[in-house]
Amino acid sequence: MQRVDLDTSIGYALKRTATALRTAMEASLRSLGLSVPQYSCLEILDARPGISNADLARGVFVTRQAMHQLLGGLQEAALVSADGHGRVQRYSLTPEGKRIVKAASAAVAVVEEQMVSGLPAAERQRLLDDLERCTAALGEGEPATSRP
Amino acid sequence: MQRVDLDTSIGYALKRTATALRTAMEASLRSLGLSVPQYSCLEILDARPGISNADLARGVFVTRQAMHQLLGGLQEAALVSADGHGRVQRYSLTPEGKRIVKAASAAVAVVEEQMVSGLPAAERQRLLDDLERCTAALGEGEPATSRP
DNA sequence: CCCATGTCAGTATTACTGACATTG
DNA sequence: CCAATGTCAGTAGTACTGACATGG
Repeated sequence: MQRVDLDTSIGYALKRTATALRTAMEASLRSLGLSVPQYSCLEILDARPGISNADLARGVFVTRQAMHQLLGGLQEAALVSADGHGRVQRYSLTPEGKRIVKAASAAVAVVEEQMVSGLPAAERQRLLDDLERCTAALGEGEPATSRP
Repeated sequence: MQRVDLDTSIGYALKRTATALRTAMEASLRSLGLSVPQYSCLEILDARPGISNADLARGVFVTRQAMHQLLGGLQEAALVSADGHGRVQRYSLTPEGKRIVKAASAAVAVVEEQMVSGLPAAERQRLLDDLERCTAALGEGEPATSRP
């Protein structure tokens, strides 16, 4: 029976890298008053304005409820505005939200660049591809978006 | 000013992969009654018996306090035993703990294998190396282990 | 004396499950 | 009617900061 060896486990390496990245991002975003989940939400909102809460939740792999709460905070901070079309609320960035996300995105880009600074361009592309294949192989890690 | 592009961001890919892995691990470990943090703790304890709480905490990048709490739960479950040498407590797996970690490790190995199933062996090694270089480039993402 | 450690307490953030009304 | 959505509530799990005594 095969088992995990800490020194050669891609899973462990993945966890360490993701943790280090998250820590670095937290430090970088703190001055902008954003948490990592908030930043992620803003970034997606910037890329896909008018997206619904449910779609947003799926994009970040959390429940509608969790995203709902996150959006509440961002609306209080006036970074996000809602626009109800029928039952579905469509969310977008406010002008202030756009300013913040631009600054945050730049800050995060610096961190990401630092992270991959030891890898040549071709290697970066391969890493990206590999990660996506890994994600796909795990079969759409959707976290039960409240489906009974 | 450079900023993040969701489609080519290694950071986002990393997060998605790590999330998918964690979700798959949670599902796999649930039947053994272990959470992912608990499993991680047991795995390290198995590899380095007699390790102290503080060293354990550093190994998983959490605070001493968080690890202390985690160990408390594992001791209650009788998977871990403490052995005080002077002031420092040294932790090891109980026989039951060894049984559980072996089963958990095998279960996690299956998940990891599924994750990298699309990658040839050479590519896996390269991915591992790349991840470690990324971690190193972020400069030891230590989360302020209570250092004032 | 200093630094690291173990430990007790309190708190915050995040995300989950349950439940229910509503819309298309 | 059914599936998806938004939303209100409650809860859990994890980790953090603060504080303090102790040991080497």
